[in-house]
Amino acid sequence: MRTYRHHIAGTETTIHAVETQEDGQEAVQWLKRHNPRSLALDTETSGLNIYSPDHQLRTVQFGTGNTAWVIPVERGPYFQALARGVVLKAPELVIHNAAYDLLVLDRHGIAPLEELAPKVVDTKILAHLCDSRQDYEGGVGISLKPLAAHYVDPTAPDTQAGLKSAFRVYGLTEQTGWSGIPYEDETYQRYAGLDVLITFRLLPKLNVEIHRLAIPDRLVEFEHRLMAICARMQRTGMRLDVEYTRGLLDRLERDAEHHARRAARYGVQNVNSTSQVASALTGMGEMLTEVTASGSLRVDKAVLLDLADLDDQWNPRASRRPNPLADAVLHAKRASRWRTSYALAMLEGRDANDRVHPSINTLGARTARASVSGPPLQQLPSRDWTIRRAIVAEPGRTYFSVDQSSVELVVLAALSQESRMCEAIRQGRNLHDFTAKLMFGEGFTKEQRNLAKVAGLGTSYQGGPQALARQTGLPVSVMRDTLNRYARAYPGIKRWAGAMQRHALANGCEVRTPSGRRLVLDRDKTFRVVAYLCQSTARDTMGQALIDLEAKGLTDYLNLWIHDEVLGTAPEAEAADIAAEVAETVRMSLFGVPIDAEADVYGRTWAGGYGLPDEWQVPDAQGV
DNA sequence: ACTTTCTCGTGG
DNA sequence: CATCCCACGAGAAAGT
Repeated sequence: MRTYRHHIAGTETTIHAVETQEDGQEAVQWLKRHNPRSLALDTETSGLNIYSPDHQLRTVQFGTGNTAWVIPVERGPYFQALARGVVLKAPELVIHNAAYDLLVLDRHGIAPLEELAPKVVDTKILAHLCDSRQDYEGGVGISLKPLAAHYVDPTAPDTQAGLKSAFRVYGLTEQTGWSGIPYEDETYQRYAGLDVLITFRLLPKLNVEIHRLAIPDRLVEFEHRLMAICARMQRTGMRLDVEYTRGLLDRLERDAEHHARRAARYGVQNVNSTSQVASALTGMGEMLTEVTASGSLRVDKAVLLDLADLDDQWNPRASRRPNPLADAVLHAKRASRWRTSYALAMLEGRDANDRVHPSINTLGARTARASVSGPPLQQLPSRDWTIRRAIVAEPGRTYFSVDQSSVELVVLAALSQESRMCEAIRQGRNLHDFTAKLMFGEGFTKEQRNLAKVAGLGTSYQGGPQALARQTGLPVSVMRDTLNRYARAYPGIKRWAGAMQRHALANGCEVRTPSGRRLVLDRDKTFRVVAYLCQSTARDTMGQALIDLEAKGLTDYLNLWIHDEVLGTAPEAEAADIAAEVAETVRMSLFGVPIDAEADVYGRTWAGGYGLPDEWQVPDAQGV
């Protein structure tokens, strides 16, 4: 056994790296002797994609604030059984970012997620509830390193960074190091143990902070349940139609090459080079007026669509002579991006059974909105069915979706208690129609209805005429008029927004959401209070729905959480009923304002909800 | 050669 | 006085 000493916050700690079965017995004896009520837990693995076919669990570490034990689970059944005994018997497990380690232990047969989740305290959740800002946003941060530096010991080493330099000694990179570094390496063993010691010591500090800030216990409980529910969704994953996705990859590649050749005729060798595109366009006589934050000429989609004479749906506008280079760059970039970010990412991320397991970070954003990565399935193109067609249901099953209706606007109404808006929603009126009538009178046009919609979302984000004009492609004067009309239609919103901003300033730039969540504002951006409160509260309503769905046994049908939407699969015969039941559970009332939800049954593929043509339907033989 | 920053595009 | 919010991730360019 290798034993290391390490000073943390002025006290000496011990890290034991178990190497033999006799060492393992010492760990067991230590547990019997100390019988700790609570154990911190961590794992080291071969990589972050838990479900990739070659993923391996290397070590399981546990311990208290003074003693850590590193178990080399990769060394066989004895050590696996040892780890299993420890995690199953511990009354409480303290883990930083528990969803990851719980799924690792579950995937590698150490202990089921369902068994461990109820006794987990996740320090990442506690940290987010204390201060949801990242370190680079002016907060403490959410990952272990900045939290350790702030709460435990400013001199605590960055274990991730330290390991990366250890990798180099073996000629390994950041990609290969996690699987390739030998267990015997001192840095590896030390750092594995150190994270346990730090996590254990972090817990009481965060608990003091939770109490000091009066974060409600029920919110802590709520987030832990949500974490476990989403970890189950990650474990379930979603099935990939590999044959279709390979074909898609080829089509996108050909498409990208074709348009890249078009661009090359105008001297652009690399369509992704903004400077090349900008200088070629300038050389063609185009006047580029917009600049980026650092002063270079902006050649983003909005600029290029304008030059290519296309509207934001890529339809011809007939307002000028289309620039062929702008058109080629738009098409080439889109095809190559869709190829790598979506088609390739899904193919490379799949498991041995052709399923992808996107990771759901339940507290991904500063507002507590969830984020999804690996692959980023929250962000698949939605105006076009081609990417979503890659995701298919198991044979005999069908995709369904339930989404909240205009939830951010409904939340805006509920929080501001804007009387006309609340009343319209209570009466079940179509909110955009109702708003358009208030803004433009009885005979409003389709365009004016769209303006009402844009103004609503713009207002909840606190957007100005410039920003909305850029987003819609309409003149600034039109957007100014639109926002004025919206403000007159709903005077209660501006009143509430002003009050919230003053309230935040008087309270050290922080506000609380109805769930008791603390949101900290940047001093020079207090106007964001409206967006934060709406976004965060909307998120919490869906979070509550997920917990209610869990109580009804319905989360087993769910695959993904996409902000105001949940996506699931169910046997064909029951899908409509299950989707309706999910929708009924998602419906709720917020301060007397109803949040409605709508259920949709998509069919054999996710693309069923996005205009999938018949000829691309999943054949019946698929996967049988 | 490696890391960080910038720019861009996708979603809600 | 007026302000577009929150993410993930690819690829180029700048920095070390």
